[in-house]
Parts: sequence; structure tokens; C-alpha cells
Amino acid sequence: MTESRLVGRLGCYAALTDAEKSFLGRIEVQEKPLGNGQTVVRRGSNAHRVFVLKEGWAIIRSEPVRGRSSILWIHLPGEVIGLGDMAPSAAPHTIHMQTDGVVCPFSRDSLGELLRDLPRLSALLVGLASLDQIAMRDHCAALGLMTAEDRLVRFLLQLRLRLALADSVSGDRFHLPFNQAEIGEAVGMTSVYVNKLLRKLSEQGLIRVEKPYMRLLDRAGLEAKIGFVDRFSDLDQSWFPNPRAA
Amino acid sequence: MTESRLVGRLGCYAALTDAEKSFLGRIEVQEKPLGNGQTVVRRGSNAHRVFVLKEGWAIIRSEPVRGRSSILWIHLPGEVIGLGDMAPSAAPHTIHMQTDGVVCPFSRDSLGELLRDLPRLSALLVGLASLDQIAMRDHCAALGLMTAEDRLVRFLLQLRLRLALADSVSGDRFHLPFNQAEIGEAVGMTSVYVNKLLRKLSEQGLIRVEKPYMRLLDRAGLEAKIGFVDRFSDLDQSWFPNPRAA
DNA sequence: CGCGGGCTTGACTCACTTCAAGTTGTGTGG
DNA sequence: CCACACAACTTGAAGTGAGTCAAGCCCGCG
Repeated sequence: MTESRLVGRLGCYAALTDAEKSFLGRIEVQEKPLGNGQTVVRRGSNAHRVFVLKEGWAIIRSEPVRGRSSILWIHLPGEVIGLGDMAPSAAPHTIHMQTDGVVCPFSRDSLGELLRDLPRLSALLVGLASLDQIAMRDHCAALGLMTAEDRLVRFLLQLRLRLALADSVSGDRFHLPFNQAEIGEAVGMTSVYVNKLLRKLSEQGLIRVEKPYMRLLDRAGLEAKIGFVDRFSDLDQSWFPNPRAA
Repeated sequence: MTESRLVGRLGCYAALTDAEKSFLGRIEVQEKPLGNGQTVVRRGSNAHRVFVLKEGWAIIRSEPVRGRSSILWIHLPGEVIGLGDMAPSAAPHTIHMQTDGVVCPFSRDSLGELLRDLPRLSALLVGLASLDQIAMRDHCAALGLMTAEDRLVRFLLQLRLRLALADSVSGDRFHLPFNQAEIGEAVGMTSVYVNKLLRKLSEQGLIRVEKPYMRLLDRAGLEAKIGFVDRFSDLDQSWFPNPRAA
């Protein structure tokens, strides 16, 4: 059996013990294929299950306000869906597949076991949740302060970075399974304006749209333009507890 | 010695064991008074310390973009500062005191011990961090979708709710230690517009400004107007591990 | 071949910003 | 007790970034 993306991703940060690998294996046993657009979690439903997103992309979308909603978070393959939403008994947001994919549902009780038995792996997941939290804060700052154009550029750079860290991309061309209306939902503007800005950036030679891909022709320039900072690579583990002996 | 606000707050959710109380007591031993405006954490500094905010309010502010910055989070007394920012080795944001107060610094290593020795308390803190995450998502949705007026109302309702949950407020009047420019930073608009909207809401009899307090004259009406949802009260503990025997 | 979703483009509108000029309140030193 | 400095608040007028509306285009697909 090939190693799961989740194990691969966590393994980047620390050499996992057998007990830790075994736990991760157990939560990925049940596979459930889902098609593009299908619901993973419905808002208000009982949140006793969490998911590993084994294949495909998933998105968290807000409730609509005056007919529009926004994309609050994008889950990439190999991530755990619902880590940040598991506190309430009712799911706070609806989560849909954005592409075809496979999810592995497991019970939230497993997370209790995780905290009880595998403190080091718990710390790793807490750390990753913290990085997501920081990313959300950056997004809030972007929505409050940046122009639409800079927000759009930030969105592209951030997505490329996350894909690169997940090893799904190496150069400056990456998969972007969103239409312009959805990009607008993710960066807080209308599809009409997304179109005008994508066009403008293309004319300036900064990007190239190669549906369903996106190519950044001058990534360093774009990063400098908006003061982009990589928030995902710095995960300090010095405070983690030692993995418990088997 | 009177019970700390942190213990009181966590105790609302679960009866704490002696070992858990003892841990919380240990991280609150060192007290450091700080005046309004003083820095708790400087962006980029080594993030090996975390803080309990024993008294006073603290705010996380973004880096300025084109001369403006925004307030990303408000910490109320009894909260842990830095739980969401502890993953990176360098502090991602600057945190200042917004009022006079007292913080209790402790080493991040203590969190490692916490995860190793007190799984149930760890789960509780993970749950609270998850609620904060959900609040950030809501804030993003608000910034992307709501009008300035609705964002302002949401800000007031949210703050009142959090103060009420912390037992610092019972009715519809609460402490608001922000000037109009700072309110603007928190809700993503200029101080000029904050002023016009506060004035408008006052004329409509919805709020009353009683510096440094704010009174909501028709909370139910305001909540209905913006579809306000309490995201802080629902914390499911069914999946928590049992506290370890002493 | 025709339907429909997604993209493109221009004209118009408006929520919010910017700029600028007060007013009010308040702490402080003389 | 006054004066005067200074920050916060207030108000109006003018400007603009982005939204809205509407029409047309492209193109894959049944």
C-alpha cells in the first residue's frame, strides 16, 4: 500500500513513530468517494464525525448574506477536514467538494484517544491548526486593508504555496479548479471584477490563465508587490512532548 | 487567594480535577503588570512564551498596509494570549495592551507538559481554540459580505456576548475601551464612517454611546437585523478523553 | 444545431473614502 | 482659575474603487 498523503505531510515535520502511523492508518480505513459539488458536512448537522480528505479539494462556504456567500477556507488533499470546526456539537459551516475526491470519515472520539495516547502527534495537529488560524487572520487583514487587485494576487500566491508545500506543484503553474465567480467568493469581490483584474494582470504579463491551471509569470514580483509572507513553513516543535514509548 | 479568571472560565465547561487546577495555577504564578499601549508580544520576536491575560484587554493588530492596519483579535481578561499563534518560532503578530492590565508569562514548554499529562484539559483548550477559529471565519464572512453598518453592529453584539460569557457584563451595557478610529480598525472602515454610523444608530434609538461604555437599546432587534448567531456557547465535550487519575 | 454556463465588456451607480474644517472635551502648567 | 495644547469627535463636500446591470460572445455538450 502506498503511503497516505496525510502521513506524508505530517512526516515532513517529524519522523512518526509506529504508534503514530498506526493511528493515522486507522482513521483512514473507511473510504468514501464524493463527486464535485457533493456535500461533506451540512451546516447544523451533528458534528460527531471528522474527515481526512484523501483526494480532491473541498471548500468551506459561509451562509449567504443578501444573496452572496463567500468561500472561507479551501481544503487540499491530505488535510484533515473539520479539525477547526469540531468544538460545537452542530457543524458551524457547510463543506462541499470542489472537485471529485475521496474522504475518510472517522469518529471525533478518535481525537479524544489521540489526545490521551499520542501527545506528540496531538501537538503536531495543534500546531497545524494554529498555522491555519494565522492564515485566517492574514485573510481578515487582507479583506480589511488590501485593494481587490492585491487580494486576488495574494489568493493566487497563497494557493500556489500551499500546493507546493503539499508537493502537488513545483514550478509556478498550478491547478485552480474555480471559475471566476468562485474566485470572487474566495477573495471578496464580484465575478465581473475578478474578470477585469485577471485580464489586467495578464496584459501586464504577470500571470497567464491556462484553464484549469494558472501560471505565475513573475512570482517574485507579485510577492514583492503585496508583501507576501510564507506563514506555513515555520512550525516550531521545540516545545512538543516526546512521543510516548510504545 | 481568590480563584483566577482563567480557572473560573474553564471551570464553566467542566469540573476541573486537582491536577488540572494545579497546572493552571502554575502557569499563573509570575505576574507582570502592563500599561495601556505597552507591547505584550512583538512581531518576529521569539515566541517561546505564552501569556495568561489576568487583567485588562489586549489586541492583536496586523502590520500596516498603505498606512492602515487592522485589529485582528481582541483578548479579554482570563484568556490565554498566544494559543493560536504558538506554532511558528517567530511571533506572527504584534500584541499590545488596550487597557492597563496584568499578564502572566509562562514557557511554551508547559503546553507540551499539558498535552503529555492532562489530555482532558488539552482537549478543552483545543476546543476553545476551535471556537476562536470559527469566530475568525465569521469575521471573514462579515468583511466580505456585510455592509459597513451591519459589520459595526456585529462587532458590538459579538463583544457584548463575549463579555457576558466571561461574566463581566449582565445587561446590555458594556465596557468599550476603543476610540472610533480603533473601532474602525476592528471592523474594516475609516473612523469618519464609524462616526456617521454610530450617530445614525443612536438617532434610530438602537444604541447609546456612554463613553467608555456602550449600551444596546434593542439587542434583539439588532441581532435579528444582522442574523447574529452565538458561536461561543456550544462546546461539545462528548469526545473528550477522561481526566487521568491523579 | 441550439442550449447553457462561463467569460467579456461597457455604462452607470453608490457605499465608502478622502480631504478639510470645525467643535468639544480634558489634562496640564502657569 | 484660566489658557492653551492636543486628542477625539463631528460634519460636509468631493472623489473613487468596486458593484450592478445588461448585452454579447465563446464553446463544449446533448
